[in-house]
Amino acid sequence: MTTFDKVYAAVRLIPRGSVATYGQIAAAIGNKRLARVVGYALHVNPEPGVIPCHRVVKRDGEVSSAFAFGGANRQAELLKAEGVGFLDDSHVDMKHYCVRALPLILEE
DNA sequence: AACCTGACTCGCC
DNA sequence: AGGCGAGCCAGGT
Repeated sequence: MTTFDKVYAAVRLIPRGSVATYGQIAAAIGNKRLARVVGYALHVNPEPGVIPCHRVVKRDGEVSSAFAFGGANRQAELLKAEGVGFLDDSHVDMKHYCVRALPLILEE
């Protein structure tokens, strides 16, 4: 199991209607410093329909401007469709919709 | 094969 | 309190 695979596994665990930060994904993998790698992993291999990349946001709750699977605006729409509240067009209401606890990926 | 960079985050000044 | 640098992994040049 590569680091990227762990990232994908963690992202898939994000409950519908909630979002997680790159840091939380990284923490779920075992190293919160991997936040950067998390973003890169999704960037290079965002398996369409399998990995809900749209549920991954920055620690502020702001969606990444580099979102490229349909536009950052598209990401906001998908989240809203799942019931995720927004503070504004690009900021998710973290204190209410950010996943509380993400399972730790123990795979290697 | 080594170096640079990239959807980030945290710590120190 | 805000800005800058370091750390992590993988892929491309």
